[in-house]
Amino acid sequence: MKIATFNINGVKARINALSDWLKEASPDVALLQEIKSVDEAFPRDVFEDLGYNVYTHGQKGFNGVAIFSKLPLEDVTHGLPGDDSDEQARWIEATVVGEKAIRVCGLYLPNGNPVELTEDGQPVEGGKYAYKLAWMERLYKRAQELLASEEPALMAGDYNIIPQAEDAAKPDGWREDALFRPESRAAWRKIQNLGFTEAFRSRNQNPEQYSFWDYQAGAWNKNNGIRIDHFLMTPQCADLMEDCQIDKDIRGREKPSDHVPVWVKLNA
DNA sequence: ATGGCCGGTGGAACCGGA
Repeated sequence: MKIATFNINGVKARINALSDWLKEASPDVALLQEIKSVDEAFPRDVFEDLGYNVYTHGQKGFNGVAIFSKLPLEDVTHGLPGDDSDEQARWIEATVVGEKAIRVCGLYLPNGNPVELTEDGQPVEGGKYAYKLAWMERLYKRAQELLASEEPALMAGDYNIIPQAEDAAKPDGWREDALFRPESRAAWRKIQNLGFTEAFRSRNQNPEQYSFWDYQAGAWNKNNGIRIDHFLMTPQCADLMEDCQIDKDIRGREKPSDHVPVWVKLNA
């Protein structure tokens, strides 16, 4: 079973690029972020015609996540538990039924910029950085539940987290950014250290492995990238992993997203 | 080049992204 994550940066603008990649890469499951579409306007027919069951959790203008699956899905839910007042569409999950059943969670973790801190270094309440860290605390709780289930499960998507300096071409430029600040990385490690396997780095320790290149300042041509799209897997899921790759070439195509797909292959 | 964007909204500039 091949499961991919891809921040598409707007489904309307990405119909051709997304369709071409789906045909070539042929993932069984695609977890998509930043669909930037309400559910009613999502061009589901295009992707159903490619053989996918389509589930969306959309929002007007921004955010929005989706699951495409060639295999049947069960128990599809959306919205990250822990804050009923949160109306941002950033979380969707489902059970994929292949040879084995896998619980897959697709997420679009808040960016968190601008970073606003009080004089004693606490995130300003109501600010975007506070929202990011609070969202990660909710993610921590959901992650604990997934582990407790002792089932194969994964959480994949745009985490907006640069885990280590080697995951950025120019780490010094990111020190004060919400993607790389100590509080963000600590929250990421706290989740991973519950017992999750980060799929990509468990198999590939090479430098210059990125999943995002800014549209600005020729970042792609200079390979000035960052790695912020990740898979975290429960032990039962990690045991099934056969491969994990970044589809870097997609960034050089016509009218690309600023992110590229990352995928895992599971024995499932 | 000491430079450099893109998508959505709404129907012009502005917001959000990372």
